[in-house]
Amino acid sequence: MAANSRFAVAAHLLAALAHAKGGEPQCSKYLASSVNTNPVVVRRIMADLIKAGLARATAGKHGGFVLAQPAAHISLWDVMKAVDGCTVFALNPNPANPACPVSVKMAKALRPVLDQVHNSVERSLRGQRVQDLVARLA
Amino acid sequence: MAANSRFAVAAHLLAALAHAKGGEPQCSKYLASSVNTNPVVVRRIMADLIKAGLARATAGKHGGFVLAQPAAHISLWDVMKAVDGCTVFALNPNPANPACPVSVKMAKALRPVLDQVHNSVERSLRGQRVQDLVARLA
DNA sequence: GACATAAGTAACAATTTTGATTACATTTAC
DNA sequence: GTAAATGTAATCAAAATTGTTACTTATGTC
Repeated sequence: MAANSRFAVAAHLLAALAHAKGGEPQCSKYLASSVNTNPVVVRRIMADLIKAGLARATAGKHGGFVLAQPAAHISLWDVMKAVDGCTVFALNPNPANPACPVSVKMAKALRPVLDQVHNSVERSLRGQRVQDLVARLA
Repeated sequence: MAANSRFAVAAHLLAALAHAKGGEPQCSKYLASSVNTNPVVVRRIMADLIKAGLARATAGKHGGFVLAQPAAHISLWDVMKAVDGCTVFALNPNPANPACPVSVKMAKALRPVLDQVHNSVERSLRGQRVQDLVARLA
């Protein structure tokens, strides 16, 4: 195991924003209670979503987070890219053994595998939007 | 980030076995040098592959690991299932907040997303075999 | 049968990642 | 000016992963 929940949390946060009445800004304290974690953790993930242009923040009283795009425009692939650097699998982090012919060629041989998985995930997530998620909250 | 390299290492190991001249057993010491890790780590991953019926081990002198099936029959999805429990993404591990209507419904709303990604990855990896990997080592 | 070599596995240590928390500067509405 | 909010650095704690040692069991060779 090692499966990442950052993506699920980010999707949760955006869905919560989309679900908010009148698109009112939601503060990190409320969002943290919804995800059951600490407000700082929420702000960190929101920072990634903001960098990616999916959300906006306003500081100060009555501030908080809002979507930067309509929920129907934000695909879950956008979310994935924003928070996970889009790496599903990784190559072996250890350096290749130069004395082993299999070892030196392995990274290159595996590349197409990782790329194909990457493309699959992208195609799948591009077809799913934050809006769809919100619809299932009803 | 958090991406798992267990899958890549397992694929490496099986490809190394398939690549071995005459299908001779390969010992964990050699395999470890190819992956650049410790023999025990190799044996642990091999244990998963053996449980899944993808490889076999023989103890004793001249022992080691061999494929239990032709490389052309072993899909990378088989490998993934064997070593990673097939979880690509995970839900938020924290319990839902019962006071928050969004929180309580989120796991159910996300389920189809995770399932679809799972299916995508499965379809993609089923089409790739250990044999294909070996071919790219040439 | 003795010996050398290899897997299986438990126990433990070291390292890396992740998540949570505290603290404080900055921003903004009232 | 004050209260409430984000942004972010620093620190801490917990968990997961990886590496290592050590020992038991199995097996081929002499």
